[in-house]
Amino acid sequence: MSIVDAAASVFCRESFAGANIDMIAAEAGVSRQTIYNHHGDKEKLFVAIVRDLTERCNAGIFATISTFPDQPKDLEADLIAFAVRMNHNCICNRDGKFLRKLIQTEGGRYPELFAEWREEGPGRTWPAIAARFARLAHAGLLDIDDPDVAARQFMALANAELQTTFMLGGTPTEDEVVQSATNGVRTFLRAFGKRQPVSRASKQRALANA
Amino acid sequence: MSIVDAAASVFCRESFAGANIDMIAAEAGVSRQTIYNHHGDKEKLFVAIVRDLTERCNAGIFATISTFPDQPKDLEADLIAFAVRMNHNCICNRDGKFLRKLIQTEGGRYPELFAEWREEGPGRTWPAIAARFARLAHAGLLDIDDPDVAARQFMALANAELQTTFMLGGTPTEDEVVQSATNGVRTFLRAFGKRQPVSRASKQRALANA
DNA sequence: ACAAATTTAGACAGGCTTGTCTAATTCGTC
DNA sequence: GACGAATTAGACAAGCCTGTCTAAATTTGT
Repeated sequence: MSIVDAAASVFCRESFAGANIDMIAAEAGVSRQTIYNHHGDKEKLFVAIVRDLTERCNAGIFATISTFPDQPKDLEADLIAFAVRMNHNCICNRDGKFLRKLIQTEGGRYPELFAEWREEGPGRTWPAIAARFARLAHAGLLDIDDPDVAARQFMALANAELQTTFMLGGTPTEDEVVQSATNGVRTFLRAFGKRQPVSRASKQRALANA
Repeated sequence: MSIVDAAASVFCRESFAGANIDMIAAEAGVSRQTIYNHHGDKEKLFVAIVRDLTERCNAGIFATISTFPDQPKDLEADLIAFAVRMNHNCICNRDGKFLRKLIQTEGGRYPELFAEWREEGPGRTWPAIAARFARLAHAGLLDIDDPDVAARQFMALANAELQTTFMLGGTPTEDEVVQSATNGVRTFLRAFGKRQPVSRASKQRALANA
């Protein structure tokens, strides 16, 4: 394991103050001195790790956004699959878990570093997701007023049932991810799905049933 | 400030490993020895704080749940107000912020302690909220299949726009809380609101417009 | 006002961590 | 095989923190 990977792992497990260089060296399989040679000191190492994780996570998020179903065959199934991909590639994978933990744990201690993350990360990914939903709405497949709001609500719904697990730093099972995404997307479509344009025939039926 | 309050504040700001007893003593306005007299050692102090926060947060959550609009006059407005109260009294207040931070930061180090929290906290509060939504559904005001899912989605939607702020440990402004709750509840009601029982007259109008 | 209990400041040993240094070893490359 | 660069183990000083101890000061109850 590389120094950066080992450091990410140890900083996440022990927090910045609780981590020590010897643990990282042992986990990376190098000597303590090598770490000082490469990264200067503990704080510089920490910053390097956050930058590295931010970059890799962003790459993963954009890659996954590019698989958004712009021409869905089955809107519900395609959005569920997209939500599950987001989970796997961006939230539950190693980098995602580590970056989230570091932000939560050390966010207060490095305001400018994490402000940078906020701009490069959420500041660029949310609009990208919103743009995809806006496109679906424009194509007449969804009924959305504010695509930014819809994007945030989509992700919130898709992960609604995983919150407690995330809080404790756990990883949900595949089943839990799919379940949460399915329930979330169904609710999302109940709210934003286009009512099927009502045919004359179905209107006749509705009247007859009244 | 009491020892427990000061300790909660310092442990949250510095993490368990980064906190030291002198900081806590200074912030509490007592001598270091007094802390050792009362709480034994650093770890016992930490456990005492988590127990204390868990208890107080649970009390706050149940108190707020008891203000759930069982007989709403204006369903949308009443649910928005409820969501805002949840935010104020349980999530954004001092205890809520502190407990959340400690769970996220130290959850991995005290599995049994936080398992206890999970049972007493989410394990009891989610069903309580779900029961309220089930009651609204039973009264014919909402169209809900699974009240447990609906309860989690309700809270997820109400806080959908505050996630990034929470991640970094920040506190959203009053406006942001109301905005997120409003958007969240509107979406929730688009998904689960009862379509108004269609009167004969409005059916006539619908047919005429076709 | 007095006695008991609590709190305080400060010193202290022991342990751990950071970051540096050195001398020996290994590695990559020619 | 030989040479320069990188890596290693280990020792090391300096600093910090925990948890204990003591003797003085303060508070409390009566």
